[in-house]
Amino acid sequence: MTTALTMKLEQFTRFTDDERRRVDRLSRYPVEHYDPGEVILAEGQPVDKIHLVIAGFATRSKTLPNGARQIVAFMIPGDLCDLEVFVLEGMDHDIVAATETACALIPAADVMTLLSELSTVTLALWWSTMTDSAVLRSRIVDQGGREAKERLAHLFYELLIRYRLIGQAVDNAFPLPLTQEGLAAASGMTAVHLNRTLQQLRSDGLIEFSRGRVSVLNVCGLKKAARFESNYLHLIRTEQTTEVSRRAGDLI
Amino acid sequence: MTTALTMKLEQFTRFTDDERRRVDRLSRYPVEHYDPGEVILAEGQPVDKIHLVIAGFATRSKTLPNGARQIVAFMIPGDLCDLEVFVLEGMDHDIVAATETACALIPAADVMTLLSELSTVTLALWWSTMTDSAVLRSRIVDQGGREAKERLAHLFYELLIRYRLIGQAVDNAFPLPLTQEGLAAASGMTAVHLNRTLQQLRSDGLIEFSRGRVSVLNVCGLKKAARFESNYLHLIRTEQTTEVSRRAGDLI
DNA sequence: CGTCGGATTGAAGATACTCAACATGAGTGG
DNA sequence: CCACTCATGTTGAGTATCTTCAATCCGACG
Repeated sequence: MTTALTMKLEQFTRFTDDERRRVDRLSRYPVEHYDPGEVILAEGQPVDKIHLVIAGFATRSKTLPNGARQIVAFMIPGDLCDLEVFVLEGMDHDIVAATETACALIPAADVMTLLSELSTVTLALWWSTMTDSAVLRSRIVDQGGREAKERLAHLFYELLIRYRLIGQAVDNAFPLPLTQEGLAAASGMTAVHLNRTLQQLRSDGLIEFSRGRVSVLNVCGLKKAARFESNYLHLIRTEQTTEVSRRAGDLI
Repeated sequence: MTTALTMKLEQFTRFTDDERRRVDRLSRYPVEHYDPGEVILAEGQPVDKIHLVIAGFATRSKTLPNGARQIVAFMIPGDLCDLEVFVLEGMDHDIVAATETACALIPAADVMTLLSELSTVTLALWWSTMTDSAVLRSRIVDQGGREAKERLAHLFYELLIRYRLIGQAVDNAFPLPLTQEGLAAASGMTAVHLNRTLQQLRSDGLIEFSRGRVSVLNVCGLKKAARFESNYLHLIRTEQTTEVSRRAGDLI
């Protein structure tokens, strides 16, 4: 079966059978399981094995001197936690499991080998890091220039797209296993204010959010509320537009 | 003479003479000059030549549907504008010259050749993109979890370090050729509020800012006001710690 | 001297935060 | 099966931060 990582990377390029097999194989390395709240990688920790999320949901977060935590990004299946290991000394932030999470642990050397042998994969991984950066930029724009409701809507909409692209958004619903406190840490507001903002989105009939799952009730309305522009996700590549847009549906 | 790009990359690795020569040569490609306010690269624009900032100051910015602009990052000499060209179809944001700016235009193919021939350079460039991502994450933390004064102080402090590392921060002063409106767009607040925040930093005796230049009057105080933690810049590498820390001084 | 962009100030109002109380609901142990 | 606990979610009231709008000031420059 096709792994989430392969599905993600094939948005950028079409692999040969051999390439696909080798990328898929990355998900079959020894798997480590983490409980909710467990730290997968701690700030400052040097890493020798690459962590590939197989199942579950994790967050990249930084802890401020005053103890407050800010979630910087979400990690879902198919995401690599620590590609930076090749060049940086250690993590500059934490990666924490939000729900039961499984990671394949790939020796850095093996990734290195793969990269040096298959330049298509190298490019695809590069594409992946570049789009990650684009998502980060987009989040800066969100937090700098948009107000709470818009910001939250944007966050939901982006996750909806990401889940669809790995084939895991059935009926416009997807996992988001965070408490309201966690969501607040991700969207840069207090839990109280998040709660109120959430209620607005609910009463607008845009979403449902309970027990770690989001249901988007009005896709088009949510997109509008988010003032969403999809170009930053770099989803449309000429050759396989059809395949991607089929999965993304009417979202982008 | 050593170019800014080389100085920057040598924070990560020590080049051989040959490598240094080849990296330095990148700055000698045909140079394009841009006036203040001129768009170097527009959103949506496909790119075939890599833009390397030789002199001046430019901004990465996104324009929101409502017309508001949000500055996402600063580009100073030694920075590459559009490495993404290798993998992405086009820019997802604008790059705009803030002051007179000169960019060397390097054919993508030439960079490609360099990368394939000198793996040290590949790694160094990878390090550069990874630290750029780290800076983006840090900005998200800033805007999500810190208030105006802290945020602004952080921004100044980070620029001070970056300028020191390319040897262009004399007397703790450096160029920041933006109007208060521009600074506001960068720090995610209104011009009015930026003005007031700036006045606080001034009256605290931490900085001066006028006519596009920042002078840091109290480095230590600024660092404290910013609650600055340097690890995200990934400056300390074992082998040449001395050289980097000499340039960074007591900052990190 | 007049003009113009940028900087500064004031005042009113919106957005978001703090603190504190209370509600709910899923366990857990009696 | 109920009472208790604990984490999470919800609500209210008061406050702080930040925005908006509009007026004024300043300095560079023709």
